[in-house]
Amino acid sequence: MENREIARLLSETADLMEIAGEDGFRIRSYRNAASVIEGLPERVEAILADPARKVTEVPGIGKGIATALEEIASRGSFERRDQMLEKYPPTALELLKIQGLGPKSIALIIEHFRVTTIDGLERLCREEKLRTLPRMGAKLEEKVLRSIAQYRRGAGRFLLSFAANVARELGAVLESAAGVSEVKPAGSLRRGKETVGDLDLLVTGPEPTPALAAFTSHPRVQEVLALGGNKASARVGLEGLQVDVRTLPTSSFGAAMQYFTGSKEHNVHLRTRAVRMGLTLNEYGLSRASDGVIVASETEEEIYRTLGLDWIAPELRENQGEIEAAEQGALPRLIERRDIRGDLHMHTRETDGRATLEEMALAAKALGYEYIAITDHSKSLAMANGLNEERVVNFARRVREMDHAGLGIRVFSGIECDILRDGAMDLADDALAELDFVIGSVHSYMNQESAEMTDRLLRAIECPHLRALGHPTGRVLLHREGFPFDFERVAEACVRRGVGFEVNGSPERLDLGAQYIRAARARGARFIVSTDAHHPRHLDNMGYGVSMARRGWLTAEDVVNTRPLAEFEAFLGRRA
DNA sequence: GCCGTTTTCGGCCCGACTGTTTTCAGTCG
Repeated sequence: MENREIARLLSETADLMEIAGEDGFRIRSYRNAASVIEGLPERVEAILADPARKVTEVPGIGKGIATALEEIASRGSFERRDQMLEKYPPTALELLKIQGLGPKSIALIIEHFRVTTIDGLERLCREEKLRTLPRMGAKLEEKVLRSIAQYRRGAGRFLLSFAANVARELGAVLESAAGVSEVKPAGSLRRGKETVGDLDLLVTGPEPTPALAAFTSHPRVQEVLALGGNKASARVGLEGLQVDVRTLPTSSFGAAMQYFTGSKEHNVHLRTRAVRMGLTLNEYGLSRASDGVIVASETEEEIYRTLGLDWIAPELRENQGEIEAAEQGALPRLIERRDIRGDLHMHTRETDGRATLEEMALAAKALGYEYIAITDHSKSLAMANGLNEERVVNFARRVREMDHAGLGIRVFSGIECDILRDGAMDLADDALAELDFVIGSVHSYMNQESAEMTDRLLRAIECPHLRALGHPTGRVLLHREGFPFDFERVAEACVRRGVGFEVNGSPERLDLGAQYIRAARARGARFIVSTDAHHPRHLDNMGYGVSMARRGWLTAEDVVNTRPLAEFEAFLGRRA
């Protein structure tokens, strides 16, 4: 079983335990273990199978969870989960997704009405029965009905790029309010997470409170969820993205940025550390437990420093080893947007892009790049008018001519060549040999079994012209899971053959994801970060790719397209 | 259930807002 699946079993069990009213600290242990396992660069089953290893060496996993993991490995479930499922059906988990209802209320509803489904809950609200329970009233019924509608719209999460745009728009509104000096996004947007559940905006200034009303009365606001003296929440736009705005004094802005950037797991770990040091940490600052005197609050750096840690980049704050690394001064020097010297994946009008070769090259030059590769599609993508062998030869010649015309940016001829169903490349070897840079991508038969897909990729990696695997898992965020394959074997083959993994910066892909990047890096893989642009303005998506690379702990050294032109050419010339 | 340079027992992160209350529990982040 994959780590993600194991993590899901643990975390669902924690949810059910919460409904059952079990000890909160025990529940937290299960949640923590789930999060640790999800972020583990190697498979839990591999650790369990190795007699020289102990799964309890993983921080957050003790004897109890180790027993559960062994049970999961042998039979796919574990005792406490089975007990919980005897008590509550799995549909009860869905009820936790309804905003306004927590575990206590859900337990009460199940106990009183034997209702365990969303449909049943909706009926209770419509028939005005929810209000017969203690501490529940008409307003809650209305709120639950709205939440159910929101849930059914499937509007749970949003693309990072979407949230970034809303943040820009509302940030400008807040910033123009009197008494406001600064507005900054925090939360998962600041961490660069590929999808975000809600948007957190922090506001500071001499008199920031009136900005909250300016926000909730903005025409884009559909529904005000809360409005107080320090915070306001609302659903924004037809999509219903929840936006939380917090106001804070300038003196505690650093503490607030730290606090609201999260992740929750990172903060819990940090606050536990603070308590051990006789300190307490909240959104207003780090203070001494003994007398409440604030010892750090203005900047994040001083808060981390006072806790004995190097400053941790937001992209790493997932409680996946970054705090330990910061303690030992062992955090990686993460890649930055300005390290990128070229974009290696883009399309033009030759296939399904919107601009010409020259337009793409000039747009890339305007971004300050030293070089690019134009990588249009290959022939099996007929819908995109993919290039056949004959057109490839002609295309390579045209790129060479253009390159010699003195554009002021080096342009390499490339291709995003389809990896066919059986792992063969879509173009003949001698055509691929004409090109400077070959990316291989899967665009078809993505429902193959894991073993079949693994063989397919392994065969493609043996192609002597292949330089990188494009969008390696094929995921489309919020739309399609990545296809299954044995990632470790593929990563090992890529390392052996000198084939890089793409970190695709297209906002709807962001593929590879952080966990795979870390797993591949641990095996010594190289990477390219590129945009897959189909229009000159898509070249701006590089920042999203870099965020994802940072979430995967990559340094500039790990990424081929940070190399100066001469070194990059050496990489192209190399044959594994 | 996990963890330990004060601890193998006894801790375990913190604050704002809402609704239904008649002083606060539940939810959320």
